[in-house]
Amino acid sequence: MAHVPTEVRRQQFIEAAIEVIAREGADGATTRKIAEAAGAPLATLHYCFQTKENLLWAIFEHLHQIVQADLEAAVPDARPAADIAADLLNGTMRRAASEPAANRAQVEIWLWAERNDPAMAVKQYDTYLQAWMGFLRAATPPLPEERLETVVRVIFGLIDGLNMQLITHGDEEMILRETATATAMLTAYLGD
Amino acid sequence: MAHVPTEVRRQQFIEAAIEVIAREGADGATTRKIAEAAGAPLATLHYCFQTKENLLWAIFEHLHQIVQADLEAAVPDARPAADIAADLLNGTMRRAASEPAANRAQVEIWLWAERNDPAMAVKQYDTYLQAWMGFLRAATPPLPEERLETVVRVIFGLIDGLNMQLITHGDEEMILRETATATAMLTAYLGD
Amino acid sequence: MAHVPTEVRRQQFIEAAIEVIAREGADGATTRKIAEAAGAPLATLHYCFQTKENLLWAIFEHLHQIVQADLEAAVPDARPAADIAADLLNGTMRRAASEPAANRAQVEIWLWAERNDPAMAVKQYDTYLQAWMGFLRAATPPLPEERLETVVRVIFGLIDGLNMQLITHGDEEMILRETATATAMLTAYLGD
Amino acid sequence: MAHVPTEVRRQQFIEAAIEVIAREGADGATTRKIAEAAGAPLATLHYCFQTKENLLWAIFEHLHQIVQADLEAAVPDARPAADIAADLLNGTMRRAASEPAANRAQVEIWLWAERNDPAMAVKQYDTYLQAWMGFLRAATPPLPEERLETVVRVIFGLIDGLNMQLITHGDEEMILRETATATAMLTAYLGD
DNA sequence: TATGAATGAGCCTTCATTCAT
DNA sequence: CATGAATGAAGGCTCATTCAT
Repeated sequence: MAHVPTEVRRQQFIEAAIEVIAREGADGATTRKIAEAAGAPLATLHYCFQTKENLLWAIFEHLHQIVQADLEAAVPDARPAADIAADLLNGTMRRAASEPAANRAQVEIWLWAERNDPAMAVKQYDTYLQAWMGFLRAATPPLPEERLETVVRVIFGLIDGLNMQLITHGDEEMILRETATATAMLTAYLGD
Repeated sequence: MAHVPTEVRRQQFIEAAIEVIAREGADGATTRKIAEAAGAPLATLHYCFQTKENLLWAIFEHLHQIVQADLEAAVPDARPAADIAADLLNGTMRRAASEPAANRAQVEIWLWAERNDPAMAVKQYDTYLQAWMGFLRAATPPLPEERLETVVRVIFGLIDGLNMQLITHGDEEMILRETATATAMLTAYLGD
Repeated sequence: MAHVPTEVRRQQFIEAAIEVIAREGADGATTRKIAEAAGAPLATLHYCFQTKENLLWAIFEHLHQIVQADLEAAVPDARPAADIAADLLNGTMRRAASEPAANRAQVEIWLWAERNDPAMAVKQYDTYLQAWMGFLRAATPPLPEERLETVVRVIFGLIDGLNMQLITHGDEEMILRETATATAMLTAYLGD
Repeated sequence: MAHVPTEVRRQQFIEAAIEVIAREGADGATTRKIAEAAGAPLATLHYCFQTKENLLWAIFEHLHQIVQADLEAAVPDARPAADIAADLLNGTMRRAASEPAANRAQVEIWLWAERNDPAMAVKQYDTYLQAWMGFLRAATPPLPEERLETVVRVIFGLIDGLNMQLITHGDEEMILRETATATAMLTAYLGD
């Protein structure tokens, strides 16, 4: 079979795994199903990741990096906090709505991670938290530092909650409508 | 063994299963582990529920009924929408924070149900939706009918999101603080 | 399938396993082969022993008990040490020669045990040692206490060595001839 | 990588394999573990030996040659049979005690060989047998020809048995003490 | 020649479920 | 009714070996 660098193979497996996990959950996603979805023999999957656990953490990391990359592309600038928050919320939800499999897998993996290594889950959560707090800190007029964390946490809550609904209904249009409502709420709260 | 009515047995299994599911997820909760947690022979579990799927749906139903009972106890009355919403949100989150296992199992079962019979999940979701819309409809001054659904959906989103954070951090105090922030947001949005 | 108490099933598996191990070694004796030799489904083997390791230790124990039972049946009495030693050596080798599978499995299991839990192997070895020392202690005229252990150890060495040859040649007649030579040697050494 | 002549490579693998086999048995010694112990890529092992079986036979041969070389260095001379036998026994056990890994691997490989090609095992056994019989034939006064074989076989038994104890206890001092006892036994038997 | 990449076969184990008493 | 015993199906993983470069 075509000789492919292991790193590339790994990406193929990760992609395939995300689809399977979205469909069957983290536990239901057997290595055999994932290998089949990737069009590769089972043994190749284990050649690349050794264990299923490794693969799942790699996916965890992968999904993390996608978000991370997006955030790094954004440039924090001096606007009202409400606008910044609205942008972040809308951007995130639009992406989620456009990639339902990744979105669903994200939640499944999250729960799996939380079950298998809670500390790791918290650590990653905090990475996001710090990043978003950084964005809001650039707001003009500035938000009082002591409110920053709670505000971000509630925005995260909003995102997670909207995600759960997206998972349940899979209705892109509806979710965007609710995102708008959530945005209005945020604006009402943060802004004048 | 002391004769125990089947219905009681079932409740014991359900209770035990909730704990195991909170710890191991819906797929990771094997019938053996559940039976052991219930202090009953494995065969008895199948004698009561026939299949694992039946048991899981029974739990789904059970958790549903708890919330349902709570709602039915409440009396919709003529107060500002913001107050009603705040009460519902706070009550729900307080209960969630006080029963972490049930809360966690709820999410796991939800995802499981969504995977195995999406229509059923949607149907139950809509039951909640209608109930909460009913509460808000009693508000004075009334909320325009066409905003009702979206508002409730966003509140649900808030709840789900806060729940996810409760699962991740398990920090009761923090979650109540964020619930307060979310409440403030709701109030700001629904008007003073 | 016929309902059989687990303890009986276990014995059947042990018996079957001994044959397979004699043929294929402890590592080469797969649970599938053993189950097949026992005429039982693979899952039943694991129902009875959980793990292959458990099964192997059970065999270890089983073979130990056979010898142990034999020894307990024997009655130490006041004869010359040379006679006692000769009897023990001959009895052991005769049994070994008459049950080649058990004999071979014994060696394989021994090496396996030694690899997986050396302390356990040593402990069992010492049980034998003490038992045989007890027999020789009854000799008349008595052997000096300080020679007892070494003599028994060398007899054990003789047995192990003859066993290895039995394994290699599988020639019962020859081994009995050599056992006679070994006996003569023992007699020459322990006294006239 | 520095170019290394294939013959040297092979020796490195053999050496590494002996260590791994001593630790894990012949079946437990996977080609991966051996390659790792040799500090070489897995594929290189198969490049040198094609199959694991080839490697094991090469080890079998290697261990054989070490003993063979030792024997050839010795010069049979006209001494009492008891002295010659004592020298052979002591020399062999001293070497065994000083190289526990090789000694242990020897036994493992022997059983493996015996399982995979009994005829080959017997053939090698007979090589040793003839060599040692040759030594004893030089004794003065001569041992009757018809006793030669059995005597050597019993000495071999003694060696194998002491080896097994060396494997179990790994106690060099004790084994040399028992070797002395065995020697005394031989001497008593072969006569002064 | 040397070696990362790839893999079919098979291993131990576990699962939900059913059977037999 | 209740439950030890039993099991087909499947799961994660490893192994010796081969391929492709």
